[in-house]
Amino acid sequence: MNIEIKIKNCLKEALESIYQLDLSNQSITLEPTKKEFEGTYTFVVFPFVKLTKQSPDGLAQTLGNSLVKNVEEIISFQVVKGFLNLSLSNRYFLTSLETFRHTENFGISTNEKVMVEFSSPNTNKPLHLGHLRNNFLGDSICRILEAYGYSVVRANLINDRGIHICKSMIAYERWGNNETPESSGLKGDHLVGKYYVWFDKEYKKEIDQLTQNGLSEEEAKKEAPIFKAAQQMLVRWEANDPETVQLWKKMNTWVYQGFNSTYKKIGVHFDHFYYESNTYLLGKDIVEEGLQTNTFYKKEDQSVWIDLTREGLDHKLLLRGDGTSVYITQDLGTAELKFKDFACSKSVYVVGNEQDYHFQVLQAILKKLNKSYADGVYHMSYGMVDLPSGKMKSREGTVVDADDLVQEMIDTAKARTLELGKVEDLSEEQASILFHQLGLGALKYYLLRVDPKKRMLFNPEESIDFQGNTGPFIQYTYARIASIIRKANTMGVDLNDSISITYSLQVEERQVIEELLKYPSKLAEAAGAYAPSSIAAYVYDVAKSYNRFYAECPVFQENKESQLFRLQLSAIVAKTIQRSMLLLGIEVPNKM
RNA sequence: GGUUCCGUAGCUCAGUUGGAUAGAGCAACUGCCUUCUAAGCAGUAGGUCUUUGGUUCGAAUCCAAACGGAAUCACCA
Repeated sequence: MNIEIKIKNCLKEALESIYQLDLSNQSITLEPTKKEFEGTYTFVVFPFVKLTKQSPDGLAQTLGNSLVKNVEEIISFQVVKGFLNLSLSNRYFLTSLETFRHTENFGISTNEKVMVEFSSPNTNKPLHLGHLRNNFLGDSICRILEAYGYSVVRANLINDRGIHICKSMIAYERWGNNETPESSGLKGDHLVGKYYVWFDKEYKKEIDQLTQNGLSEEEAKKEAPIFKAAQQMLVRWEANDPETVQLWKKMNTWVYQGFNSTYKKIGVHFDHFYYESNTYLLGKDIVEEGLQTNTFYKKEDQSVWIDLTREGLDHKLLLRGDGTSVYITQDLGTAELKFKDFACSKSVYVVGNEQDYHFQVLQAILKKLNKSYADGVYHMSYGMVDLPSGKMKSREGTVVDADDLVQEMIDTAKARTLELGKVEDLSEEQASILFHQLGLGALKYYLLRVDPKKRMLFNPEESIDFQGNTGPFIQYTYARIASIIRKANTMGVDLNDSISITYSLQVEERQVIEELLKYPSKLAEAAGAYAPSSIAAYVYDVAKSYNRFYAECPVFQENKESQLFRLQLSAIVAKTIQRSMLLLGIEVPNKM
């Protein structure tokens, strides 16, 4: 049985039998003991002081005595100002560690399927820093859910149609001069993005011109010739005009080549792609369904709406008067399609928090329609990545490009490694793998350690750190252990021996074990809260506690029992670091 | 204006259902490489947890109000 539950049960029993209390409805909580005090678990007695009519310290004493008597794992307790701090035995830590070492699956057993939709790029421009946060979060949450026991479908809904796509197409048609990725040497997505920016530049010029001629800014935005040309192109695209479709296909192909190379570089992959060009007409049958059950209503102009005022939301348009669909219509259709395709019990959408309202509406509508999958819809809402200058805007070119940033990180990793003179015995290929691992590790960790919900600031002037609470710090800890293990192997030490349960632990050793044993609950927490950040915080703590141990406790030494234990402990730490970093999509090197 | 989210050290961030003296990293300063990798370890300094009220044994955390910031409230996606 779980030790925490055991202690809680025992506390409850003691309180009930000694003081004749009825605590059946009350839950006992146990907390980790603060670092400055001795002990592993702390029980706060204040809530029971009134009930038992005891003094805080007296109550703590009584309970402590009872625990020591009844729970064999507890060897002693200390009472500090009404806090009952419990110390556990060496034997407990060592047997738990042995169990931990042999456990492979820390999740739950379930056959539930989860779909995670993430990335979902527009095909008119390259990925930027904001997309990286999305991709890393999505990838990490997939890994966490898989480790926890779900089977996961990674989906990418590609935004490959709409007026914004036509903007790049118009600009290319006018000024492209048949430029191709090959002829320009540009990555496909960057080439297309160049024309997207070009469009906007011309568009702005036209707006300026028109406003000087006396039009209001709003009128000018609608009347600008180049904008009208884009609109007309969208109409031609929807009418399947061969020339337009051909251009669209050509440019999309370029973009996908670019995206694929970026995905490969950042180590992200997908099981299934949805394309908006295939799904944008979906959802109309759901509208029909809603009308028939009177969940939706029709206005005089034939537009279809739903009343969500009771849900605390507003009335929402679902179908225009002319019968064409809007964003929410498509999303309703796509939700249905996803469920038909994969029958997942949960459907996670990794989408920015600017769409919070949209997803509230989506879920509310699905619930009103009594869709079985409505409750499983979860919007994993994350904050924007802001620059010191404010929000990133692709159109204005004020973005941190994903490919550039990744390359910059790899270059920094290389420079840093050379500076430290650590590549002598690496082959060129090993070195380049290492720089990639370190650069990407620093970047992923940087973006994932922050609570997803919060918006975060990225300052391009200050490079991302490689010291302190960073990916490379944790990777370094792993590499150090790998080096120790290599030495042990050459000495012929067998690390698979069972751990001695009579070994007497030093403080640093015990603290490392305490950290390790938190892994299962941290995994559960991260899976439940969709929070890679809690894994990042956890693995940092593990690395820190190990580094403290590393500084204080020499591994190779005279005392063979101690040497073997420290080697075993190191190996388990390495495995846990590797496992945890993998949950973040970060690889760990054997040397650095 | 309505709704939602946010406000913690100079900077970037932790802080689980209310608990002890509010924690890390960066930047600054001081020690520690002839023994397993110093991308490390140990330490110093840095705080009115935006403000004010309330709830209680106890509040960064819960409630209310104010101030500041962001997003959203489109027949855009």
